[in-house]
Amino acid sequence: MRPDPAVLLSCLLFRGKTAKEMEALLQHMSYTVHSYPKNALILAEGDRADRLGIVLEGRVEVQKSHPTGTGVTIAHLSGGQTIGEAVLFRRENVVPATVTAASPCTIMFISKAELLRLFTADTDMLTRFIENLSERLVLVNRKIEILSAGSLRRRVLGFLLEQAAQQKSEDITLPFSRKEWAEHLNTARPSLSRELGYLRGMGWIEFKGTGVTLLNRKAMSAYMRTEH
Amino acid sequence: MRPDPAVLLSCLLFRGKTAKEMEALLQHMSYTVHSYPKNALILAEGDRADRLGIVLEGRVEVQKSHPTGTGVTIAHLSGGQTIGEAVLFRRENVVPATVTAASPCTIMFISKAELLRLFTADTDMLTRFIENLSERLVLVNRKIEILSAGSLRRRVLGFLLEQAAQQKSEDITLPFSRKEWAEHLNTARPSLSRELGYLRGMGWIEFKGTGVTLLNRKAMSAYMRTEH
DNA sequence: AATATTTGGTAACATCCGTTACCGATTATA
DNA sequence: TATAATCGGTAACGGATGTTACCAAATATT
Repeated sequence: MRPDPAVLLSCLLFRGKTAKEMEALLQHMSYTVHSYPKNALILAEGDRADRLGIVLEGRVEVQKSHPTGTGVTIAHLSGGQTIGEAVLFRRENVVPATVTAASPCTIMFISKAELLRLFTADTDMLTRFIENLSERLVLVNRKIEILSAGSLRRRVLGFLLEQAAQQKSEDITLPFSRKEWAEHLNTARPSLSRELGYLRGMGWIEFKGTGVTLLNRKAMSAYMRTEH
Repeated sequence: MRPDPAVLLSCLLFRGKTAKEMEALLQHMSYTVHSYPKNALILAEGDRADRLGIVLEGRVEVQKSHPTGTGVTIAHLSGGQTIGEAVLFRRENVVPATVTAASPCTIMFISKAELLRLFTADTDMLTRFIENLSERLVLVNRKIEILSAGSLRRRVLGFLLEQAAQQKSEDITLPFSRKEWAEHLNTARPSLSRELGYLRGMGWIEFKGTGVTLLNRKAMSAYMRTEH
């Protein structure tokens, strides 16, 4: 089965390539493509990771199994996103999470050896790959910052300000539901609701559904600058 | 000034090389070496990161400046450790922290372009570099796990069990002081002390200074498996 | 459309834990 | 050695937040 070049071009690894270059590349690299029905297990926690996955079609779910039995969803991946790039080059290259098909999907696999070959032949791809890892690193570092920001109020404000900066607007559309948001901030949903209510009472924000409007960014930043 | 090959061999980038290979490599790569007096500023937050630093001598301190003025030390680096490897390949390659000389020190710099050249010439080095990034990534992911473990008790237990597994012993030697430990767990020092006292009262642990002994790993693991 | 399910806001309650203060022990500095 | 500074344990207090329960609104399912 042949992967769709258009999807691959949206993959960070191949960013910057022309459709033509991508076609040519596909001819000269070795890979496999695999289809999965909905809910199929793609990678199990503990599996050895020796190849990179690229989602071609469908949606993929990454879950971290919790000792208590309830799994926590870490990420949803769709077309162009990669699987296992963070563990591929580790010495102890064991998959730390379970990957399943959230919908019927097809995935392209490239072996580690082939990747290395591609990297030495194409410095751009190498740069893209490292770039991707670095980006991920700052992302999780940011998450750590949020988690260690202190009180729930600081965590919420920090997150909102970050989103505003990212979306370059005072009108933010959140990427998740209240429940997921609470999880992201490592708090309980009612606690988050209470906090949002408080912030609305202060006249700092307005919100409805997944939309939040920052009414007083100055005050919010000032609060973040206070010691506690 | 010539760097000491012995120190470089302890650097992850060059791991696995013989002294002879290292010597030869030094002859054929371009780099600069710079000395700093104690407390000198090596990199300022916001600087552009376009080269990799390797600590040759002395100790280096990495601090994250907090809006309130007080800086938080993120890491101490010494011989063989690298500076800036995580941001070097980012699109927005701006140094996110301040790097200063904790003692008089000398640092070797390799430009990004030269690094790329080395990578294509030497796949081992490339693998080492990516390996390093990946390792860092799982490290911070582990930190996130600890931070989001829930109650302080769960965070402390989780950390202790992890350390025990890592040190393969019930007698753990902690890598930091109480103050630093509390910071790592994102809590206040008295809170940590209180919790340790409680765990001792339960007969689960014993501790003195930086040493902790797990007396009842089974109970501790069982507690971690409970829902709350 | 009718029903079931999920989502989100709210309130009451209990408790975890951050804060402050104090003191002895340990370690740096004179 | 004497003094200062830091580290670490403990206790009291209060506020922040997790927990539970309930209800209305939105959404999915039949």
